[in-house]
Amino acid sequence: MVITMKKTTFNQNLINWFDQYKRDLPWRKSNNPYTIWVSEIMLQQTQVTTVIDYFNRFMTELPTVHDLATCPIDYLLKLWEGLGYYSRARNMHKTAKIIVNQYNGFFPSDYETLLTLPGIGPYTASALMSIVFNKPYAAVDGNVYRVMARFLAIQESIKDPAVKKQIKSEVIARIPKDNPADFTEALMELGATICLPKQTPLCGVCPLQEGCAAYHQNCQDTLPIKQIRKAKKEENRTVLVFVHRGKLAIKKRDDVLLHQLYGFYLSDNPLSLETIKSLWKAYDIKRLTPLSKYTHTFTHLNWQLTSYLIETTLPLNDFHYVSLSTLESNYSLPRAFSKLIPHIKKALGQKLT
DNA sequence: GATACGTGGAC
DNA sequence: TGTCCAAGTAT
Repeated sequence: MVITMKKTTFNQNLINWFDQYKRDLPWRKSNNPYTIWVSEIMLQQTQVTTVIDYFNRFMTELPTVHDLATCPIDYLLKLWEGLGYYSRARNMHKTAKIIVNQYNGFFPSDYETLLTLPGIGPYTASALMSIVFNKPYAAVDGNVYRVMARFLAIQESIKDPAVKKQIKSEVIARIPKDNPADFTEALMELGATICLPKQTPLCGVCPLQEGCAAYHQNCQDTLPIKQIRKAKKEENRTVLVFVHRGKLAIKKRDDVLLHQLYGFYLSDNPLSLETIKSLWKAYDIKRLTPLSKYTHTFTHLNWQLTSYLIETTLPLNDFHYVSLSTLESNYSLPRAFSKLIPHIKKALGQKLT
């Protein structure tokens, strides 16, 4: 038996469900391009629950594209601290400047121009076209790949370019001309709240159940098909927190990874205690305290970190010395380093300025 | 077309 | 605890 659901039934059921059950999210109070753009960038590869507080703070501090374009990059990265994928923030800064300087502060309303902006790819350009400008563009994100792979019972990997193309065209074929905006949000909302990844999807309350091929074949738990991930690269490194007159030595990172964020001294290879003592002998090490061994996991690699606190008589040349409170309030410190702060407080106690 | 790019939630 | 996952983009 072949299961079919009319395309008009698909989008009517979907949008009716969305009208009734959509979550009350802060960016849904507005439909201006800046608000939607900020939310879309923050939501890339990031869960809604994580984004909400960042989004609210961001919109309070930088309410317009002009505020973003003119804010210092360090301040922007501080607002982004802990969200990850920091190139998103750096690209937003570039795009805000382009919009203010080249487009009179107005977002372009055509897909091709949106695509030229830093940090805006096919998904985000389509999301803006449909959600903001109500045009029939298919914003295909991870949710949509999963929903459509199940609805159509696609047994090939969703990483396959041919499958991606198929899903996109199946979505386009279902966009209602009168309401692309709600359709786009509804399809993603269904993936986020009903057609769940990993856990068994909530087929009993799904508005698309009667037309869902995976449901009728009872293969919803095995779809979508994904390929196995490669093992992460392992890196052993040493973190040294240099202290001088109660202040901590930090440096703005030049590396691509965690670029332009601040960090403590980080070696490329593990350092022995003997090596440490000899390399920084000239600064007169008064005290060397083991802080902790810890792991920091990125998407593509693992850092196995060994950390020490080093109090010196003389300050290191290449570093910027700040108090812990200044560090926490004014500098963007990624989690790989901020995990150490409780250990630093414990080791230094009253010596902190 | 693979790979790099962060982090925290959930099971 | 380890593993997968989350509204992707750039190169």
